[in-house]
Amino acid sequence: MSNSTPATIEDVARIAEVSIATVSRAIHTPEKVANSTRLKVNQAIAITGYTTNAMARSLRLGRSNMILVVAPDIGDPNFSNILVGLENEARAHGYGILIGHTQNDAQRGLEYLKFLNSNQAAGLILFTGILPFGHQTMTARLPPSVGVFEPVFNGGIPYVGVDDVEGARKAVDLLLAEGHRKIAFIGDSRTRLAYARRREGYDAGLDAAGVAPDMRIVLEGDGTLESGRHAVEQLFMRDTLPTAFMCVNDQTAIGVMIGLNARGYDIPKDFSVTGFDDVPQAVFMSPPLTTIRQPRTLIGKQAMALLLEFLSDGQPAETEILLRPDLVVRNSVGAPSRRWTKR
Amino acid sequence: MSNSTPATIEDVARIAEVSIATVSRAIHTPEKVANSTRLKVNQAIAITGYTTNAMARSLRLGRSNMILVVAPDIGDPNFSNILVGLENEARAHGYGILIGHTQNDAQRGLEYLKFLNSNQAAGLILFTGILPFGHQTMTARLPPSVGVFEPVFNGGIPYVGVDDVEGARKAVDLLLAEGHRKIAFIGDSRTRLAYARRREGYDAGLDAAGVAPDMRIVLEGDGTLESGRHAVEQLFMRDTLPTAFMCVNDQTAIGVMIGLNARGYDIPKDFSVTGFDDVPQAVFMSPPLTTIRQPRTLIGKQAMALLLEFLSDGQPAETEILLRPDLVVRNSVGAPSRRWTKR
DNA sequence: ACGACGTATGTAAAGGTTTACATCATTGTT
DNA sequence: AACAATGATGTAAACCTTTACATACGTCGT
Repeated sequence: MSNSTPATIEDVARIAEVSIATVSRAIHTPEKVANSTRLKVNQAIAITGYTTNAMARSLRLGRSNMILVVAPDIGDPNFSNILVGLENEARAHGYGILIGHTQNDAQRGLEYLKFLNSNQAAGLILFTGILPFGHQTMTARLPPSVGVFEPVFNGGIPYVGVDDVEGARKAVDLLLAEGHRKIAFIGDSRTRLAYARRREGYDAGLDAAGVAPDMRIVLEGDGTLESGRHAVEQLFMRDTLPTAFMCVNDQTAIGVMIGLNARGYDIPKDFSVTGFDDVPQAVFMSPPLTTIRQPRTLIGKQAMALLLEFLSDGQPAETEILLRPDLVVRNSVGAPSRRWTKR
Repeated sequence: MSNSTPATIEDVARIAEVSIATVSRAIHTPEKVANSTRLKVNQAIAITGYTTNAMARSLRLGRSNMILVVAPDIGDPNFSNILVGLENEARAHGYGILIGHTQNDAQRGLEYLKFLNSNQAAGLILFTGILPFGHQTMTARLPPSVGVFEPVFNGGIPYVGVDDVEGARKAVDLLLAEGHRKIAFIGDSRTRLAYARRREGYDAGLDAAGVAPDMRIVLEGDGTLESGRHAVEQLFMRDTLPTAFMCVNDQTAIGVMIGLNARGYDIPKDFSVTGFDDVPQAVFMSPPLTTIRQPRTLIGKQAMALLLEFLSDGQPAETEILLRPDLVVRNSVGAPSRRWTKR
């Protein structure tokens, strides 16, 4: 029973007194085998503790039961929750997930490409807007893939994410409703396409409210905490102060809050701040950050479901799945301070 | 070149005008093949874009190049940083990592056991103190395994983590040095063995300072934010107030801070608080939490290194690797408040 | 009573690799 | 000059499955 070498299909066949073909059928297409033999086979399986050797199976079938998940940074707080959704869905369908992080290094990406080429992964989930495999990517050979968060640049790859422009719109609308008119946007148009879309939402909201955009208060960052802090400094130095900071993501918003605190200002009395993502830290800020929530676990689940469909049908069922982002109101937004509006 | 089916070793052999055996040798044991032929083979590989089919290789070799990492919760903030260390080290040695989370559900654990039995993973990294495979675990058949954070209950499995008693000792010593004598311990003796060790450090520190332990202020929690909050309520209700709260982990400490804030107290003026782990949120608390840092990425790296050695040598090089935990002083600790010490 | 058909099972090939063993050529030793 | 030893390469088996095809048997219709 607890043999040194694991039982093979042949051991089962011998004990059940049938051929190995019958054993295989009893497992995968039970309706094709007589009840009596199926019973014998099942008993033999129980006795031997047989599990099919996934390697042999994948070799024969020409496809594995692994999905490769590639993200730029595993440590990203956004990442882990998505992963939960991905993993649950995969496991429920008998797939395992293989993870890799590129740290935006094409060399690294290339190493993961090997997993694909060597048939170890049947599908690919991408967290980056651009294919992480450098120039020599032979897109033709990529297995069924699904992007998460944002469209994948190289085209043809379906993706599931949140409706970024709608989310941004919700944030800007809240700010407008509170009476803000000078709303800074601390953005990042380079790193992620999703961020560009948030900018669209900002523009659209301002436009709909009839507020003229002021380019002096839309700043370019890189989505990091540090860039939020830096943006605050710039604004103070140039003396073009907004009454509210709409940030492209929570990291940036946290940076802004830290910068504002460092200068002795109170949020939301002196300035309002909004984020995007609802990272776990958002609720622990003081004041707790008002932001836009991404249904992360759900995104993961849907992305994996889409990929698995793709895998079995050979065709993606959808080319884009956009989930609804929710506004989560906490305490970082208030009415504009008189201090700045009176000019 | 960008053929529909990937190139096999046979394609390479044909182009290089050698046998497949020679190709295989040229790749894995280049010293056994003549320089001239090695060159031909390498050219052929370049032409075809050949990559070894990992399935076939694993099948033949009877072992895969995947390491299964099982954690109770992938979403745990502690987890992702460890993962970075694990992944880097694995990749550097040509291994991939396969992840699973059990959510403390034995049924789930069992599903991952299948990966092991079906030869898909050559080794196992465990984040839990108990084997997550329920009762029917045939320990005999487990592949080389390494625990992370704390010893694995079932014995025989080496582990790498932080010296928990030393870490706790650093926290309690800081508190004692500040003048605290009534130091509460909000613990958790059930979930993780590591937590029990932190308690040991607390006891030892008190003992070394000649402070008599007071069982009325050591409380049992479960390591969650909620349990920290609850502990505060209990202490206030029983009217057995400490001057400082030493918490078994940061989550608990955050709960304590929230509870104290809710009652209108100031940290560290009225009460001091310490945590353990240095989760990413710790620095964003107000005041920033004084805590004990775990070198997470390093732990991951070392754990994977240990496992890979184990894999190649057949024997674990060490049975336990304990890393040094660092005290990180921020602003949640001060001198004991007169308010409580004067009785 | 015989052929046609359906059902249950077995046989054997294929999937891509690694490696023990066999073969062959070349060099060195006596 | 004959032979041993060394080095390079080829042949073929093995790893474990899945499945197309072949076979055997029983049943049904006429």
